[in-house]
Amino acid sequence: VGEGGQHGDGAAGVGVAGGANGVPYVKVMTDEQLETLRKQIAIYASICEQLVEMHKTLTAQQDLAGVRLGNLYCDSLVNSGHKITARQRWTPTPVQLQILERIFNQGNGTPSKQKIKEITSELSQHGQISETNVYNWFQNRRARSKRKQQNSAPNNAESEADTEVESRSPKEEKTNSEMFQSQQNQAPRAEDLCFQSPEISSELHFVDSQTTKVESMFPSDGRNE
Amino acid sequence: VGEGGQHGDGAAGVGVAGGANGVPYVKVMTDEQLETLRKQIAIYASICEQLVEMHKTLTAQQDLAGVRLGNLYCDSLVNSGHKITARQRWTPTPVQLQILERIFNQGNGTPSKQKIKEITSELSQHGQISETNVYNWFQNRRARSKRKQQNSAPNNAESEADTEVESRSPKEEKTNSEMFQSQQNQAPRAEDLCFQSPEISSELHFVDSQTTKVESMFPSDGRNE
DNA sequence: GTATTATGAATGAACG
DNA sequence: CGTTCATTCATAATAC
Repeated sequence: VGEGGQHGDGAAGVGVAGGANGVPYVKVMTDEQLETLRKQIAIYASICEQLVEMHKTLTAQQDLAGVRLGNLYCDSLVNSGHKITARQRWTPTPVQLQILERIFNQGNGTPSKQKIKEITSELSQHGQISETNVYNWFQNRRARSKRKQQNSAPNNAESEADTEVESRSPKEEKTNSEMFQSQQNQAPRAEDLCFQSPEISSELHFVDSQTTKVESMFPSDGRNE
Repeated sequence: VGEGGQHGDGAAGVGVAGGANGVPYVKVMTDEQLETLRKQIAIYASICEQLVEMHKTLTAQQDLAGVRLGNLYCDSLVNSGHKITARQRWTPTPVQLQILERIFNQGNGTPSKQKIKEITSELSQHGQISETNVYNWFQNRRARSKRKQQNSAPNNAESEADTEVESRSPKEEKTNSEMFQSQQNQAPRAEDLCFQSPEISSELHFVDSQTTKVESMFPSDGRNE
């Protein structure tokens, strides 16, 4: 568990996730298993999406009798599905962040795997973490620094406060804006499923009540109010 | 379909899934969350089934003038059904991914140049792809698996939570995720869901059975060969 | 509550 | 083949 997966839970701190709320939920799957499940769902979402699209195409051409897809409303049974997909990605604690920054500034040449292990061990003393987290952190950190350099160097590196303003990638001419990349729904996301069919409405209603209260059973809210 | 309600295990089914081996896996969700996930999958299966039925009904009514649902743009809409933001990086469609996974698990992982060509040809039916893409994919896939193996095999003893006391052989990373995926490629194959094959229902049923007894496919013992 | 930003994670491609 | 880079995606954090 860990590497290939993500947000390596490390099996530690079982109850820490929701502990603040007094809801230390237990773990019934490994992160890998969870991810796999998630992927399965994504595949089904994709399939459903395709089916829906084709149906719409069909119904658009001729108002076929019997089945009408016209009144599709995006209530979406999986509207709250994102809760299911809720993956608590690792968030470094301030202490961990400081240590990471320090190491990064030290000999940030190549965080070899051995180094990663050491760092992970050290950071484990300050909170939940896994080697994958450390590895990713360094990768991201490096990439970000590099990007900043490229962003300010080629054009004008002066008063231009290019915090994250996309100017121009020196190698690609069609590179889009990076700030535009924020949310671009293109992947088969379950949330995008929008359709309604009388035949399946019963099924949907069945879960509707279930999914509606999913939120309440996921104490993943960071802030308590 | 659309059931998945027989999850009587409740919170008690925490570690029992792994059998009497002694809780070989960690837990990342509560039983309620797991149940909800199961239901989500069941719903998707149900929806797919319903849609397929509807589609068959439609196609049965008339031969459909312009829309031929044989095998054409089933996957295209997922991938290209979006922006002109032509991505320079190849992104496998779900269909392609499934095929690749299947081939990878088949054992044909041997990167034969000839094999690559064949695979590329097959995948070309489901979207733009090149031999390089296939080659890279297999390389990455292999490296990734190996990395996972390296990470999970040597050190399985975690600090606080249940430790890895499974009798699993550390030689192969045939963990749950792997076996999971091998099962995956049997079920949600978008390519098969092109609304002409009655087998789809059975395919979906597969999931149903799976979801109702998720615990049986989670045991880490699985099949490591 | 919604929109935006920051950043952890995933992955195709490239480097050695 | 193994490792690293670059890009993209998803989500926690945050601003509005």
